[in-house]
Amino acid sequence: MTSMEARTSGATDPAAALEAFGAPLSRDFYRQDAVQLAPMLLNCILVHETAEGIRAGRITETEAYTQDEPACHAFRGRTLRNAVMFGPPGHAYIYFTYGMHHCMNAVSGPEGRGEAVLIRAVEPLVGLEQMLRARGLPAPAPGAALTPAARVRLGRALCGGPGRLCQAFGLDRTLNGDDLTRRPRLWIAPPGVSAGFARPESIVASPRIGISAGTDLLWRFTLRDDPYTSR
DNA sequence: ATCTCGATAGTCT
DNA sequence: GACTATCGAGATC
Repeated sequence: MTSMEARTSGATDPAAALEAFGAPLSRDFYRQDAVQLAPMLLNCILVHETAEGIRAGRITETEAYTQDEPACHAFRGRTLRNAVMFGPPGHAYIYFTYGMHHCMNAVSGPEGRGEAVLIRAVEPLVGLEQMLRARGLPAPAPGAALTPAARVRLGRALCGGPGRLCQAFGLDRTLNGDDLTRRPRLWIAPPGVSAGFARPESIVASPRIGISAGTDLLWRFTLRDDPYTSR
């Protein structure tokens, strides 16, 4: 199986899926500022390894949050909830909100600074069956050919939004603080060879979603012409 | 396509 | 007691 096949077939064979991905991104990679890191994470691969199997997706939408501005949980200083944001970079900051949803961030910047990158959407690549079950969505009719448009609709229904992708990937507070630079369980691989890191001309910057302050900052990052966004 | 609204519980004032 | 880095359903255009 080629790396492309492993990434697009939705195969649940863990060994084949993992072989397709590079080693986890390094601690140094995460140490850069959130606003620089956020676009660098586009096209990278979010991976969750559990006993049930592998779930993976290509990151398509991110947002930067830093302690300098009030939309960030770290703005008012360190608390029990936001503590991992102030810890070393390269860890997962996963919090619970609206009484029913989780959001997943990658902690960035030097230790002691409260900042992180919110992962808002991915294109699901591996473990689609598990994701469907986790999201409580019906599986597409067996044997039905999945048109490109239908594939995108499915991908967005599964992982188009921070709450959706956490539910699809099975991410909750028990994974808060998990080291993203080590396997298992939750980690991020560099982009696949065909995609590569997003080139500057393909990156779109826009205001962050769902906040009331800091809407003047263009700290939401998506890929030009990529349909796998949250809205 | 775009809108409004309600759900629901943890966090902080 | 107010607010929330959201989502889905239902109404309306």
